[in-house]
Amino acid sequence: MAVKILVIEDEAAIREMVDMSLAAAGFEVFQAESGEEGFSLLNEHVPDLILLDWMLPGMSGIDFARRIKKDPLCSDIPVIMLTARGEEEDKVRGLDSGADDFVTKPFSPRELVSRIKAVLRRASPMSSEEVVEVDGLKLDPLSHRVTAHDNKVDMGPTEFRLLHFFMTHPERVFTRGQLLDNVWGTNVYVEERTVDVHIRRLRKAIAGSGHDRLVQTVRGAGYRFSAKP
Amino acid sequence: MAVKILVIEDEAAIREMVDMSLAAAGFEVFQAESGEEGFSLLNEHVPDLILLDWMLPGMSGIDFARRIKKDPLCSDIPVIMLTARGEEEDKVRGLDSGADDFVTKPFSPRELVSRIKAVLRRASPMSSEEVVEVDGLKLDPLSHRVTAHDNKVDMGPTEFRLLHFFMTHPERVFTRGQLLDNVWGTNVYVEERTVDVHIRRLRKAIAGSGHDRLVQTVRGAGYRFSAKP
DNA sequence: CGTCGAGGTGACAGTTTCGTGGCAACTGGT
DNA sequence: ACCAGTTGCCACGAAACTGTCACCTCGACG
Repeated sequence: MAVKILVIEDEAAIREMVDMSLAAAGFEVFQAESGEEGFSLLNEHVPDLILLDWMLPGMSGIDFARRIKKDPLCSDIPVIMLTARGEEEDKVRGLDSGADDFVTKPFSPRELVSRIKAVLRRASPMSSEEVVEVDGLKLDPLSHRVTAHDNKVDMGPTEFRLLHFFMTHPERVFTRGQLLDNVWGTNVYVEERTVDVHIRRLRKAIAGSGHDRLVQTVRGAGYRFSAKP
Repeated sequence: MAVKILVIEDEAAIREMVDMSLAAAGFEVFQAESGEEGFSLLNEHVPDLILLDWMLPGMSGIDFARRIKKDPLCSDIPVIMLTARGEEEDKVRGLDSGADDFVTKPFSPRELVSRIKAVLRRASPMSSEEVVEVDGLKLDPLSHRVTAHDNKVDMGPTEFRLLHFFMTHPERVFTRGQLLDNVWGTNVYVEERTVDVHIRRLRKAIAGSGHDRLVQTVRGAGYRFSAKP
């Protein structure tokens, strides 16, 4: 799942340089020369981040950022502004417009990539933080730990997410497809039988303390997490 | 390391004014417009103090404070409530909100800063000055020393800050990004893998006295400091 | 009892993640 | 200028994790 970045910059030289750097860093880049072109691209691909030049012909970067933030579909997309000079006033005005960070030209490819990563990791927080407990089996998302009557239980990341999903949705049958959507994520193609394998691994992980039987097979339908037999 | 303050306030004008004042006083400020945003910020930056508006869209300031105080990991963070002058003030003070202080709007920046410093002095032996000890490993922020069963432990400044952050927030997983934000600083752009290197150096430093195993790897998530295996 | 489909199980190879040593750049003191 | 300590980054290898497959077991049903 490649991270998509929309670059809006009118100078071809800079645009190419940025394109190269980001592509080399593993990002998927979409280029636009103007705000208008940026908007039409926005309709085709929703990017994970927008790199926006401060000075643009026609619609300025500020205008573009303001319009972005108004659109509920795009308002969560972080914006990094490219400015020519580190003018303090410009920065303040930019901040009001909703930009998440500023990079002043000239900049090194390394710095640009680094700051993009920094903005991206701030934009995506982690999931819920409530401790879940069923029948002595405790799962703590904050410490990312599972204990069975205070004994540590080891499992892989996928098993952890699977168990977390089960424990927050107990007593309910899920098909393999639903589990794939909720635990693996949409837009990923994985064989449904793979769910069986991870169910097996999860069962083995929590088996030690009589906590098997918690993950139940519903023949012909899917799986269920329940304390009742 | 700079004192971090989380400001939760929906009015942009007040938020900016507070931001300016606190930044001028040497604090590191994080802004949030709503309780929800505040919580997600809380996940990334653990602040030393929270400045909380009483009237918030959605989750009210009271709700937010209560939820904070319920979380054992955040319950030690002092909270200052911002209230409008008038009829609300008395009600708020009467409620069991868990706030450490109240500041009524309108207020002067000078007053706000001095109240913040007062609360920090009063409530912060936990946060930055007190000696922390876990399992015979003692860290003294004032004398900048770490001892393991009275034997001095040597490490670099970055390892010291990393260990201090870990010891004041044990039993919780932090992603590399969160560690970068909280130990290195928000406006620093460093590769996430660099965290691994300093984790290694920290482990090597405290390894001598059986105090490895304290810094634990959580595969796919980040690192955790815990006395439990 | 035999058949058949659904689910369980163990193994395996590709991929991802993490640990580790080394190195160049930088800093502050002499 | 030199030296010692620190820092960030890279490259390599080890270890863990993942998705699939082939094969086995189980249960329902005629």
